[in-house]
Amino acid sequence: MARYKSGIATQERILESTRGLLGEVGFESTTVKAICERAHIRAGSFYNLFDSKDQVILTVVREAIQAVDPDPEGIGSDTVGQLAQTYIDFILNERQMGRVYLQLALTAGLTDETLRRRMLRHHQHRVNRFTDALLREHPALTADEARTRMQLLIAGLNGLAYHWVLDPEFDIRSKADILVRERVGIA
Amino acid sequence: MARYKSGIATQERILESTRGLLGEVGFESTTVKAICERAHIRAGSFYNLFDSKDQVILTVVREAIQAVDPDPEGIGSDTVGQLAQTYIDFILNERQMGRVYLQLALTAGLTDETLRRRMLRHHQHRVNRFTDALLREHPALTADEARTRMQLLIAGLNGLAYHWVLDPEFDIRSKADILVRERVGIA
DNA sequence: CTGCTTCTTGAGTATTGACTCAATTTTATA
DNA sequence: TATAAAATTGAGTCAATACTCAAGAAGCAG
Repeated sequence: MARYKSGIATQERILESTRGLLGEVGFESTTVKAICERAHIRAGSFYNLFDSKDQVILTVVREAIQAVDPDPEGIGSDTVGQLAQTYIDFILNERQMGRVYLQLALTAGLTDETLRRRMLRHHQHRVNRFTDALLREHPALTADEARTRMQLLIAGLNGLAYHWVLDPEFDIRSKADILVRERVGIA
Repeated sequence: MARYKSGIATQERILESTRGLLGEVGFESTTVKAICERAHIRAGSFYNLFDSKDQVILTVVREAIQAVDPDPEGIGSDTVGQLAQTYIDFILNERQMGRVYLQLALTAGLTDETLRRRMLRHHQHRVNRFTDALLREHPALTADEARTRMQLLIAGLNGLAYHWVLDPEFDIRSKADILVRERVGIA
């Protein structure tokens, strides 16, 4: 769509605006007008580069999901601790995107069944990666036992992230470390 | 405001509509028009009974928070297991309200600082109740240790609820039991 | 520098949102 | 059953929404 330099730059400014707005004011208040004002462009430019508001939002949403699950094709040499660390880093460092990610299952999924399925697939894939990692560290575990443990770990991490969104003072990192140690056994 | 029987009935139908919509389609799509259609009334009746859309939504939101923390003045004779059970029952039996509750911290809190503070207070209160219950069961624990455990338990429960919203097949109850047993010690 | 593409703008449209109000009907009660 | 309060309606207002389009400005290859 964008071919000239300025077009590409504008596209990026629009995405950056959208990321910021979704994280700061939520889906409901992320309007085309707000996106354009933040990006210092008029609505016409927006629609020269994107087909619709939903398209931009979906682009950002995809980014958020990917950020939680980088290298989905990776052979998987990570440890459970590293996977958990990556998630907590994402939540702490990219707060806006973290909020978008957490909101997804609860809100976006309500009106858009496709998005709900995408989130569900992502979640199951995530459980699988954690489970594979745990089995690499503890080959003696049964697959079921490992899976249950990782479901509980991921639920715990999501719950901690949820808590942290409410209360930025909350020390999510040390709590996450406790969870990992419990679920993996002291490494 | 409402005095006659029919007014009270209408008020309840509006609240019921709002509860349903918030749970099924989320905050964004819960419009006055949708509420009125579902309640089989015109907008004028709505505004005869409520001052604004926000007022109804806030009413339902308060209900959702209260449902998770019934009897806030209670002397506190519950066990940790009972408190956890109450939450899981709420999530499973009142699915719509459960969704509203989970959405609150992530979405409503973004644009309304008052609501965010209310949720935060509620959350801290909840941690306190769980902690008190645990200390009653295990007086030997330090307050800090008990508190950390209960923060992790509540994070876990919220995470499980979050997972269940995505995937209704997920067996949240048995997983919650595991968490309680771990955090309390086998009762 | 020419000519074609892309970008940007500004002034729109159509729709939907929350909310209002005068007029009418319904309800409870004295 | 007369009456005042309350409930309901339907036809509105006004602002904000997503989105469009013709025309001019800017970018770039030959």
